[in-house]
Amino acid sequence: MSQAPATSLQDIISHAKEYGFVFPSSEIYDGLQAVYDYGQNGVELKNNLKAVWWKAMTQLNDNIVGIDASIFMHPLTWKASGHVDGFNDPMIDNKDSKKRYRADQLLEGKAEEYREAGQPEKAQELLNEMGRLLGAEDLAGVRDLIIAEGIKCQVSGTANWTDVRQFNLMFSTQVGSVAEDSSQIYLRPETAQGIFVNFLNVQKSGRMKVPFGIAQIGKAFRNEIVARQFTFRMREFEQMEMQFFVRPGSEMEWYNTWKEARMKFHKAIGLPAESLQYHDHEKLAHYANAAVDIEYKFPFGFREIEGIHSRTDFDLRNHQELSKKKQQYFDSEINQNYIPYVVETSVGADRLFLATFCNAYTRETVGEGEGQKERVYLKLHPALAPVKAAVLPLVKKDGLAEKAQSIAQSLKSSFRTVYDDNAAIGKRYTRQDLIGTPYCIAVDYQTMEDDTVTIRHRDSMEQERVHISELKDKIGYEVAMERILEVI
RNA sequence: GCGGGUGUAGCUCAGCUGGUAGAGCGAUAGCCUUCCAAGCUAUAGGUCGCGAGUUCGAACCUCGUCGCCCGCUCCA
Repeated sequence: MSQAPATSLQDIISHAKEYGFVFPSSEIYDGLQAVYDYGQNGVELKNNLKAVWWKAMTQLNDNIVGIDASIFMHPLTWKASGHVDGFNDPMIDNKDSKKRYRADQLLEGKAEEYREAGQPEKAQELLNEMGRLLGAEDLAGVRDLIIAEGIKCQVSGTANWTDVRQFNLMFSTQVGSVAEDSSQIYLRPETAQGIFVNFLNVQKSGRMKVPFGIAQIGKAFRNEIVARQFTFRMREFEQMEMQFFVRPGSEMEWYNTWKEARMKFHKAIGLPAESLQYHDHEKLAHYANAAVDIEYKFPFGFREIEGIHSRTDFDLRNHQELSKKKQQYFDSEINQNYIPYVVETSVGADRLFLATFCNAYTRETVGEGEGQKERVYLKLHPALAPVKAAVLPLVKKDGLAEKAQSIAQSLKSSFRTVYDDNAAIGKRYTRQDLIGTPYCIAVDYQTMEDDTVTIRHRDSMEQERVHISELKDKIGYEVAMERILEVI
């Protein structure tokens, strides 16, 4: 057995499409950029990943509960979170160098020059004018101002600028069926805010005591400037987030605890240690005082699959300010009221799916000499595989098919089982390998005599003979979610 | 958004200096078969990404457009 050439992202994309895991969205209309659909096998794998995450959070931890908040939220939510102001950037391109700049940063740079040149009044005047134009959303005015100030591109040295365009990372839509009565709202760019606005509801109705966590799985939407690398960066994506509310001052302790715990999770679902790494953030987001990514080694390099952030009390404090509703918790242990600090774990469901899929994709050269050939299979953890077992009659005749069908029927209520009698058995084994089915049950002539079958293991291709009555327990044990949860 | 590359069957690709489409694999049905994509027979599947233009004639040339890939820009 030797290792075949390195897997490219193209191999992954082709395999995902061919075997029903991921399809380009609206493909018959040439697709829609950065949007993908999960197919019949992909949805099973993704659901399994979501289920194991959900259980790892809400079942393994007494102090973590889940919610499912809406995608639509009150517009002030995004004011409080900083998304409205912080991610509404005016961009401008230089036509000669093709470099893109943030228009506000160009003007701020110019103001800085004035200040250094001993003209602070002029600097302030410029900043005021910029603020006025941006506030009025007068983008043409911003461009005029840049040209009037003689600002040039550092690369090309020219002032050959495009129009100023607004890049809002949030998608907006209208609520209200009648246009004149409608108001603009956003599709949430992160699920976290649904948790923050429900902090007190959950705390009070669940009699939760700090420290405690709220978990949520849900879709989020971002109008990314560029979207690439398959399902790694999509405009519509799914997050699995848990916000952990802690006593101020204890956040770093919890931050480190979750940093460890989350890495353990990724290893438990089968991602190898050598393909995972931490990446500490140098530049912290506006709300965080510590941040680390867990990165997975994709075919295109180490990239973030999960972020762990110490968010301080930024979000709750801002919600308290805008909503005028106290977001405080009374800690009876220390007899104090405070706004809890938050440690966030946020993993992309689609990224975890892609990491799992890339990791499972295995190409091996098997056999010797003339019999040598390439074998492709998905080495998925049995608990994650879309199909747990396939029941295959060796041949279709002599009652083997009927026998196999009744075995498949008897297993269906325990785990996802398929029956296949099409073509030669070798081909059927391969078909199951390609979608990662861990166990194939073959019904042969001996089965007709003594009710035993063979279980063929996907990774080793080895077979063992067991009695039909043992199948449910034996395979059921291996494919149970518990096999992952117990090692987290 | 810019630059470069690219688009032919489900997948991988061929298709000459323009003459109205092919292969392998896969799929489906049947035959055959006592265990790893076996064999045989048959079948289905493509307005060559889309739209214009040039031409007697365009998968091929020109322009536009859309998607994808690589790089840059952005990324809470």
